[in-house]
Amino acid sequence: MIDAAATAGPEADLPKRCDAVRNRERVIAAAATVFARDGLDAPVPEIARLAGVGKGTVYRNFPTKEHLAAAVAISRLQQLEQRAATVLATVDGPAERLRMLVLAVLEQLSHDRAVGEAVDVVADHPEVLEVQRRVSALLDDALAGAIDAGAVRDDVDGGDVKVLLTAVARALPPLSDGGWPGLWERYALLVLDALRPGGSPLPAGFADPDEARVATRRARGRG
Amino acid sequence: MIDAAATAGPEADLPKRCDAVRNRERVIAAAATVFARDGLDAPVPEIARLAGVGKGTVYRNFPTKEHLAAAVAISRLQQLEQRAATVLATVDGPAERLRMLVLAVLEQLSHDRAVGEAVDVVADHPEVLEVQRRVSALLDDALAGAIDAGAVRDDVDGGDVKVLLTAVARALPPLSDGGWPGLWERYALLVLDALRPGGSPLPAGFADPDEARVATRRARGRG
Amino acid sequence: MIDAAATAGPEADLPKRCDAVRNRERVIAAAATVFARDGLDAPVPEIARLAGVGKGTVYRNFPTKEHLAAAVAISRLQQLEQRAATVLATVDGPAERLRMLVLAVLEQLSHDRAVGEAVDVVADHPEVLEVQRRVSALLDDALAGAIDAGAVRDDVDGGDVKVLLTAVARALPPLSDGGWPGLWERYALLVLDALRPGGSPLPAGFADPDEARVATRRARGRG
Amino acid sequence: MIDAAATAGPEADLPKRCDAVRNRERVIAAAATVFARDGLDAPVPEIARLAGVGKGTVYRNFPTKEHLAAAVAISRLQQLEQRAATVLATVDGPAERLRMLVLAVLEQLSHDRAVGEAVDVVADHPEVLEVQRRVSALLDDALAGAIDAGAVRDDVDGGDVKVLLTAVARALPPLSDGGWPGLWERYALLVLDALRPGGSPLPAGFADPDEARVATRRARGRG
DNA sequence: GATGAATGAGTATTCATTCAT
DNA sequence: TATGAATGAATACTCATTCAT
Repeated sequence: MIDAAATAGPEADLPKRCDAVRNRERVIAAAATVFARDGLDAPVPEIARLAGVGKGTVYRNFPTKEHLAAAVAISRLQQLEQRAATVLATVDGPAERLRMLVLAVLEQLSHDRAVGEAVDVVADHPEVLEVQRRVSALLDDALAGAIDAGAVRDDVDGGDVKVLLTAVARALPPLSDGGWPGLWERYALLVLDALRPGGSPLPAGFADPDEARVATRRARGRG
Repeated sequence: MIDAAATAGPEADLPKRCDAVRNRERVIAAAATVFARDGLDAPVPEIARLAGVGKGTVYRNFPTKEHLAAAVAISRLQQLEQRAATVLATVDGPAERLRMLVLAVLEQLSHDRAVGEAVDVVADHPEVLEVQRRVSALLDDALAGAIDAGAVRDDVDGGDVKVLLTAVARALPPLSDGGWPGLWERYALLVLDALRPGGSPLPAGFADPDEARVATRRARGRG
Repeated sequence: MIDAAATAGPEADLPKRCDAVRNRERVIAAAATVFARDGLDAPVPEIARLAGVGKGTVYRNFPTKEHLAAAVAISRLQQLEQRAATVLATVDGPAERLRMLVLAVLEQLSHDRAVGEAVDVVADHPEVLEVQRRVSALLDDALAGAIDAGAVRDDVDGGDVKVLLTAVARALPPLSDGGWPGLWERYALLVLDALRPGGSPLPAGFADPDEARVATRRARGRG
Repeated sequence: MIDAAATAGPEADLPKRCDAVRNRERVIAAAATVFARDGLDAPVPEIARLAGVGKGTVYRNFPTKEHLAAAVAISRLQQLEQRAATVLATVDGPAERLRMLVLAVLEQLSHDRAVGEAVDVVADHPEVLEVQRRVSALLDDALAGAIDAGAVRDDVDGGDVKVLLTAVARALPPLSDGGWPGLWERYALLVLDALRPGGSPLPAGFADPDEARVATRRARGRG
């Protein structure tokens, strides 16, 4: 369980200490890197070292490791949201919008392999939920547009796409580490091809997309 | 309740060995359960407890926890191989064979969520590699048949299917834990639909299916 | 909060491993010494070192430091009970029984300065409460006899004597550390003299002797 | 709300010093409160917060936490001295003077539970020693008067009374925390009754009252 | 062979103290 | 001068692994 207020920093009302703000960012960035590389079990001192600060500074900014994970998740999800919004604002045509969105999301996730695990652990965090919801909404919209245009089968929903994309993102090596760019595109396109109209009749999935997250977490013994 | 071992069988003159073998199996089964439930970080004593043996017995049979993970991986992969072979021996028609194989594999993996993680950690183990290769071969065969029959696009290979199936398997809740059977089928069918002919042109994937595994492991800092 | 069952040892049903039992005793003895010398804040490794065992052995026997404190408290209170019982079984005459009991208790407490603090911290522990109650009962009996015989004022109760004795025990240096034996006797006698008949009229104390303990703990922010 | 400091007073040309002095007093007051409530282990930031200043200000005024404890001890002992002096200046009759003094001291200590612990830790501090000596002198005088008047046994000294009073003060809940006023009076009167003439012959105590303090500290490993 | 007791390295977290702003 | 950010030593507790019984 996480106290949401803590993610705003220790003294949210003071704009001073601009180097402190920089340290906070540095810690989040370092944590994102280390979590992506070694998983959430990575020791805090390793993160502190990479951030170039002392262990104490990490704990000043994030009362527990879980809070740090939440901050990482939020940071990356916000960037994902921004990127997705940019795509949607830029690209025309329902099918193409979905296509570019899926490619962008998967490429982004290839750099942010920490997000999946981090989100799992801190999924109760209200701010995490909120930004997840916003990202999901963008995806839902793009998908609905493509379905209405007849470019995508009408028996799938945003939750399906989310499951497929996050599943693939977790299973493949990250672009940032000598990954093979074409690889991500390949699987993004395969996911899109799965959505083509005329597929097999599907048994019911999750009624509510959030159900997937909840069920998965419970199954992992973290609920 | 009768203890079957007490009735003299063909190995009656090797009672020690008989116990030992049973213990080994028990430990593997317990480890599979615990790993699936709590992940590979689950403490060894928990496994020993579930197996009904002492910690020492676990370490007698498996010098390290990693060896135990390897044994679990091998055991589950063998069962997967057997199941896949049965499907292939039973079902007729190239498209139907692939379809039933994918459904069977995904259903099996839904019970063996430990396998993915365990295989990652012990992928260097020669016996693990060997049985992986045999399972892959079965999948490759079925896929090749379907491609030849024109039921599946010809720009995918067994590695792609493996990536998609293991990705989905890791992302969904297990059937063994109140999971939703239709859910697994749903995503198995979506994967199959991705393989339909006529999809987008794909950028190159891994030349060698094993490359995927190696790259993924390296990226995770375990290579 | 403490789980009472844990104080019985990890596997209370197995009488074997007699050296393990010895280790357990050693740890309790070392903890009593270190707690008495450095307070309950003494680090666990220090206790382990004095006991000649590893840190892990301490934690095997006592899941938390608090459990260890409880074990120490119980151990010393049991010895106190035994000693008090011996005095009562040996000495004749109501006044003399009380006198010898007070002297014995205070001398015992002079060796067990850990008890006071430890009891405070683990006072919720049922076994601690039980043995405290038994010791209190012995004191109550001796006091009642002395009051009936007219040797002690009738407006005091066992709780008063307990408060005075533990207060003095905490305030003076221990006999076991170059303490001055006469010192303890001096204050024991002063306490007894406070109990002489004919003193000042007293305002009400605690109705229930246990109230003193509860109020004191609450005041210390531990309740 | 008007800031009193802003209105020019006699020290109007030393506004900085004025603030500093006020901060110093605030910190001492906050420390006294926090130490009394949570013990000397209370974190410095908590004290700073209650004082409404930054941690840095605490450390500017008191180089270490121990110095702060000394300042608290001195402050409270000074108040104790003042109060004792007032009693002695007000009350007539040797027995009554001692009686009122003991009651006043114990009541005062009930509010200042930090003093006992703090004095232990900083007893080497010359100013602490000095004010302790002054308080002791007041007590010695009152006691000597009562002894001379035959109201108190002649085999006790001020050190005995000090030991008994501080022992009781540490053992009982503070008046300031919903404590029971009668309780303190009860034990003050019991201590006074212990001093009645005609008690048991006492073995030697400490020759010098300070010996008690030194021996106690040594025994606690702080000397 | 089987057991579980012992060990100690590893990790999260707290807090006194220093120092840049 | 006042502030609070940064630091790192210290401590409780976990768990893989070894070894006496």
